Amino acid sequence: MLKYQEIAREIEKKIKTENLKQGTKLPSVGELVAQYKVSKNTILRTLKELEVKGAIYQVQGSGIFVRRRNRKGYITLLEHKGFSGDLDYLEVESKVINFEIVAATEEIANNLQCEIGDKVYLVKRIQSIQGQILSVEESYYKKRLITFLNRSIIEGSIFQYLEEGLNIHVGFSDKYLSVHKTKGQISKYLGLPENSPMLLVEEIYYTNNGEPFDFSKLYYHYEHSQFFLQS
Amino acid sequence: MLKYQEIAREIEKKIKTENLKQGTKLPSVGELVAQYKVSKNTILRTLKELEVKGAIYQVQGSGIFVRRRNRKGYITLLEHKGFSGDLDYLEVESKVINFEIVAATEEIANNLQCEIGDKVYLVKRIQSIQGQILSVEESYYKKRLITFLNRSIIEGSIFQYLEEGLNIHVGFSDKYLSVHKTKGQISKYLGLPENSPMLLVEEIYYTNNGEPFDFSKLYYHYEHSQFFLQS
DNA sequence: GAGTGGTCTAGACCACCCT
DNA sequence: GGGTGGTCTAGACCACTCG
Repeated sequence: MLKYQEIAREIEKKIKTENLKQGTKLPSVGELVAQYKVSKNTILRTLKELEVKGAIYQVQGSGIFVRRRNRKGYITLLEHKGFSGDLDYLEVESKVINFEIVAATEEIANNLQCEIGDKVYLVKRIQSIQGQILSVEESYYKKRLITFLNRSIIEGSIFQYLEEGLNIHVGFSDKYLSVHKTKGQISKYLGLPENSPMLLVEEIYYTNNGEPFDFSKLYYHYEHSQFFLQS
Repeated sequence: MLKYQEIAREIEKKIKTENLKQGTKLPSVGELVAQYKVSKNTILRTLKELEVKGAIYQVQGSGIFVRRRNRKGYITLLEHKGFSGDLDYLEVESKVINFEIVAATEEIANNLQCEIGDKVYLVKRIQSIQGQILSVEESYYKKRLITFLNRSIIEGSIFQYLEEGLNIHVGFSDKYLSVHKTKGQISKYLGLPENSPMLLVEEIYYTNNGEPFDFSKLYYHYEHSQFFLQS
């Protein structure tokens, strides 16, 4: 574990376990340097990390302070694949409703930067939380990169499998949000009448060397989902 | 202007003016060090900046590459106050429909961390783009911090006025997104039938020393708005 | 003016990719 | 093995805040 990550983890943990309030002053840079016996730059790196994550904010000439989100039950946008770790306490359940290999349509090919007709895994899942339907997820994985998938993998965490099983690391992602009226099958899956409001999130995930491997469309139930974003 | 910002600006400009494609390789760290005559750390700082912004991605042992957004017409979440600079070419127009000083309700007091009854500026505006209504904006500014506002200011860029006129600097922000059905006045303003889909974005802006000064509710027209998010 | 965060340097060493 | 990005250090100096 890298020093700056390790220290970041410890500070975050401290904020959490001691349940520090927004605006609480944390030890100064100098104190952290002494405490962890590292150079000042390493501490500043750590703090930058935590700042971007939204855990703290720094005020020049004054100090370092705790930043806390003040609403519960919101899904954090800007984290891997929506869920894990966000709605902490709440368990998100996935039910697979479709799993097959299909040929890429034009839309898929555009988003995955591949040729029309290339093989992709199609995975459709319904995500729910405490029995409430949260979203319908329609994911396409580029078969050339994701060489193997099976039902037991997609019933769990696909991304964990990619990291640990296939040694594919997520580099970055693009997300496109738009609001629509529900139509046809999606209405049924979400358990909503036709023409209900719905948030569509289209996500593209790239490996750490910049190749897209996952294009997903997430249809969110408007009454059971709300989202959060920092900075 | 700080070196690392200056260099970041130049690299961004280069990507834009030369219209470099996604995946184009940029000069290596060593080359940049030589070119700008700064230390390696400064270059790495610059690149971190650009990476977070979504302009580039770095691959260890391989190089630095251009990252481009591949869809047009999306509003970038995660930038100051939604608009300026996003829908570049397109001019966003603001029409003020309400401007007064009111007492903070419980909702406002909670979000602005002040007392119920404290004075706040209320500004309601309709944002449109090429004649199409984009959103209705309902903003509350803490009067204790924003000591003065007038119509000509709020018809332009409020945030620019805060920076330049009042020397108030935006530190960070929280955004909460949820989807609803339009009701009453909002429907009328948006020019939509009752119970149309609508995205509500609640934003809280904090000064650089951590005090909230602006709580805004933005009601977006679902057919005229879509959003974008990176990393 | 003391304390505290922010920028910048020069250089050592490590980790990873590619050929 | 050469090239390239990533981490870390130690120290100089600057900019801001607050009492």
